[in-house]
Amino acid sequence: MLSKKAKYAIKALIRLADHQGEPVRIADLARTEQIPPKFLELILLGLRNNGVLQSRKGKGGGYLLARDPAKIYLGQIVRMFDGPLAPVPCASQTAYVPCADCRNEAVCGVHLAMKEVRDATAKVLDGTSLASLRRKVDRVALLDHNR
Amino acid sequence: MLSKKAKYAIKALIRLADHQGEPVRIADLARTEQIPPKFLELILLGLRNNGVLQSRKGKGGGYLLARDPAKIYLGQIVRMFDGPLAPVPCASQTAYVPCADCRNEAVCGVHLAMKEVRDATAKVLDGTSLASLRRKVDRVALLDHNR
DNA sequence: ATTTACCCTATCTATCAGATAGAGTTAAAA
DNA sequence: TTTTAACTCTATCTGATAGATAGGGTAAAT
Repeated sequence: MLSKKAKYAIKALIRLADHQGEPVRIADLARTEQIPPKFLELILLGLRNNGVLQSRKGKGGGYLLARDPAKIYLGQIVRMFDGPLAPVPCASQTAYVPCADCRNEAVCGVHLAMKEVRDATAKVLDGTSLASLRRKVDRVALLDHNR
Repeated sequence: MLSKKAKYAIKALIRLADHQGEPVRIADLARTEQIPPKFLELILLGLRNNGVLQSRKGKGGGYLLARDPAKIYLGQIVRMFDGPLAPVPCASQTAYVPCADCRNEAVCGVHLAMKEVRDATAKVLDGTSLASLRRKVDRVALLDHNR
């Protein structure tokens, strides 16, 4: 399950990618994306402290992307809030932890199957940037509009 | 995250697939797979009530697969204990629920990306049966032994 | 009749997701 | 220089749920 934090983070980032260069206020973001403002505050702070966003204080301030949206991948965002992508720690690439109850991991069916799930998930999320996601949405929106 | 229930269920099912036709006692299964016995009892009961296992009471009793291991897919097991595979309800095929905070799902980036994750996960889990998983494990075990 | 083993419901506990509160700090603008 | 808009940070609350345990009930084989 994707946490609300990760979900809200992605929604906010997509929106910020539409305002490149322009700071956007927490309050505005919260309103347009239907996110509890104080909760969003926490999320954006996390993104900032992880180098994904930068902020400007004071009047006229707000948040903006810290780098090119083509270089911001969903994999990083999801891991930041929800931890490793793998369904079990022993199948994680970025945060491997062996199972206490596993005699031989190499021949463990759970390990084998979940590694495949992890790889499939990582392929999608580490292969999707804010920029590519935006392009996809635009493409769908066009089709949606033409029907 | 895969719950312990789903993980234990898969481990137990793999073991049961090795004993086709022969009932296996909860206590034996619990010992060999390092699972708390009473917890495993609950899990096996669930599998039975969902038609995956059958049971025999009394002396010489135990649990056994209710059907061909080639017809038991991990997707069913995981959904049974952990709910839909999709990271968000709006991306679920088997348990679709729209998001309250979503104006237009067709052009929602989160929806789009998570649908891809769901599809990738479902492809793996609905494509893996107990029988095919066992074959894979055997293949790996052979390699592991030959090194 | 007795033993073995599954059947079922209730309950406990710790953790955590989701959310809120409020005082503090910075920087731009008046 | 004062004001004010906005981000910064820590603490806390609450309800839900995962993981696990307890214990009496029921069926079948010997």
